[in-house]
Amino acid sequence: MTVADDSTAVSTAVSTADSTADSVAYTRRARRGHGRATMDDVAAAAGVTKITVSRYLREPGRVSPATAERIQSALASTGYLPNRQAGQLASGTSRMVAALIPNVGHSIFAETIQGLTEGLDGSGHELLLAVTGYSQEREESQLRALLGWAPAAIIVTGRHHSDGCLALLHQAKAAGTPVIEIWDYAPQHAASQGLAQIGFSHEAVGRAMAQHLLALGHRNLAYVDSSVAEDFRAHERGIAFVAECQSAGARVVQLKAPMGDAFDAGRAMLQPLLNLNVGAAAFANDHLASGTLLQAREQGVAVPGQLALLGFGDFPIGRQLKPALSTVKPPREAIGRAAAVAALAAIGRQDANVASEALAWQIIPRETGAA
Amino acid sequence: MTVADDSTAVSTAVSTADSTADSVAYTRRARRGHGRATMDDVAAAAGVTKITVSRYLREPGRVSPATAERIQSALASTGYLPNRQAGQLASGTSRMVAALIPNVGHSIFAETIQGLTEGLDGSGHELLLAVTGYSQEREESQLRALLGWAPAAIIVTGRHHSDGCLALLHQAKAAGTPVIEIWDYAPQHAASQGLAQIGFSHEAVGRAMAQHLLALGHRNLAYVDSSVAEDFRAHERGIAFVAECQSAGARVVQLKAPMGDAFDAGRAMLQPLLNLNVGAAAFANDHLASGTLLQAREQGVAVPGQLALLGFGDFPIGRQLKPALSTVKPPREAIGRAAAVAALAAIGRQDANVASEALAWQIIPRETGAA
DNA sequence: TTCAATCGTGTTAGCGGTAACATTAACGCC
DNA sequence: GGCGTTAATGTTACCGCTAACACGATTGAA
Repeated sequence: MTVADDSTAVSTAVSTADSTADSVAYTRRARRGHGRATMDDVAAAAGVTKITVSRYLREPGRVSPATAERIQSALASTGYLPNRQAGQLASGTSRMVAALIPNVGHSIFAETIQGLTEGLDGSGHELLLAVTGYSQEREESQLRALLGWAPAAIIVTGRHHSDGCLALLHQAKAAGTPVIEIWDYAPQHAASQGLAQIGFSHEAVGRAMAQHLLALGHRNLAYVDSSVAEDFRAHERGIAFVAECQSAGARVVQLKAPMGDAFDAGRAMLQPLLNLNVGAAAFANDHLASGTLLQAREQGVAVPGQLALLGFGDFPIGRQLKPALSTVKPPREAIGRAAAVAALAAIGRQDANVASEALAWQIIPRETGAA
Repeated sequence: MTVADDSTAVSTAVSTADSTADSVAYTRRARRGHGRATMDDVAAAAGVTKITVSRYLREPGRVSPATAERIQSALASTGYLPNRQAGQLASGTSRMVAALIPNVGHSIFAETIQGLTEGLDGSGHELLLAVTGYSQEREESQLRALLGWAPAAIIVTGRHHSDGCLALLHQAKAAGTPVIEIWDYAPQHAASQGLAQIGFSHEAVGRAMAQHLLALGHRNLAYVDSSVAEDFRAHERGIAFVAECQSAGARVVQLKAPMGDAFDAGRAMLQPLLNLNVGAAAFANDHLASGTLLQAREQGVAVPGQLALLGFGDFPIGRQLKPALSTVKPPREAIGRAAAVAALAAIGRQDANVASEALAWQIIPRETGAA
């Protein structure tokens, strides 16, 4: 079904003054540019030159009150909208923050984006968003494209990037653009390469998850990893989980969930876990854990009696299930907000250095963990 | 830890000739701009002028193979990244698509964003995202900010906007920028004002939801609306739902869920529904419906025997619950993808007309609807 | 052979702003 | 009254790129 939309053109008040006298002599070429009012139009309407308008817009206090008033009304009557490209080209600074996120369909990052937009709100900076689809290859090409906009700051997810991507990031940083890695915190780690990080240590979380289950008395443990190959953070939690279990002398296995819908993948993991005699399982995320929990209930497997579960992410659903899912609550939105704040603070400072920040997460023991 | 990146500055082959004689006379001012390689640097390295480089980048076929090769290697050796602001300022066209979305934390729109980014992928266009927080006021100010970037296309959510916002949208459209309203489809409706729409009719969905429940034999119906004041689409479905029930001679009430977590809000609605003797309830979204469903199970209320439920959104959780939630599946991601495709098709065409598209939704009868 | 068409590349003049410096008038101070 | 300051605004020269036009060298048809 196709409907042609009628064009209700709102003829936007042609700039009242001049625009005829000398433009007649203009022969060389056809007019370029869009039809919108420019700063020159505003200036003409206010009886000043454009630099004064430019000053008024950036630092209103720098022009005399009388001029300010005339510019003000000229702005209104012309419906002027500043051209950011021109301004940024001239000043060499952009008011755009580029963010590279693995996935937005997933609520975990959606809230981070929400935090980012809220943190940027009112700062005059816009968010330029690219979704990498958990692919380093795409990340690099997207980053390259975003850099063409000369963003004022760059926010990437995690500390694992392709070599080319890292080179670009360091180049940007060296050129004075703040670069922030979010959702991770491992400043000492080689992979971080000296970029600022705002997030938390997934290794610490993985260990804490193990400790939590161990403290509850479990001795037959498992980590159910995500099937997303480039979800490095989930893998890292798994590695730490396994290491911690082993160093505590407990039995531990690592499994990988199948691809596809996370709930279904979680459901599919129940049988393998039972077959392996696992008594307590930690998961890469709450959706996987919820799937296993739902399947367990339907098969009459006692949770946590026969199988204890610990998720990650604190997704809303976890609280609603019976028994309620024990999980880890990461600072989803706080990461976005903190990154925005840190980026804004660093923008404009001559050094592009941003301080790394470790944000707090917490284990939320609900009902599926108790031994 | 800071790793200084080796400045592979590829001392950009100082244009072999001159560049000394008169550049010495240059005294006037300090150098501006960032340190990055410009098109002139590439051109110098390739032994051509920058316009040839510009042509090569945009239409590689237009330069001779020999030149192409030299430019190619000059690009590589200089690490050139085009400056989009400059390019767009010069050409008057931007390669940025602006999207205004109510909320990204909510999976419903997150998938639309995913669709948008995927649809834009490879087109050379970037996504400029703003989140309105379901506020018309914010929408207008965000739109104003985004327009400063002279986006190549504008995508807004829904057909309800403030007057100022509508004026800006029409102004943009008149200036040749495609404008698309997504998640809605009511081209005849006054509020749409002749802008292209890509979505579906919420009125039709509301009616269909009522018909579905009526066909199952329910006569005591309710619509549980969202507490988000500016979720016009949920309200519209509710109005149509109520109207359809009334015209069928059934009893129907409209309720509004409390604010806060949607699951909890849904849980809180169970008692009011029971008190009102409602036999079948339709909800603004699946999270609300899931909340009611979970609460019903915990209180021993038979679903659908005593209370039938019909959600909206087809969120993953609905399939997992027992009984599985009947719902309406909207084209969440398809909307984003179709909007991207339509925008790209319209960009560059002289007329900014985009054809409206009605995308398919469907009722997914699962277990909570049966009478 | 000749002239138009085409190809490949260069020259010029901007796009719409801002930085740096210049200018003018009003002011303060000895 | 002369002179340095400051305030308010203007002038010039760009930012890095592309549109429009120019121009020489081929090419091809007449």
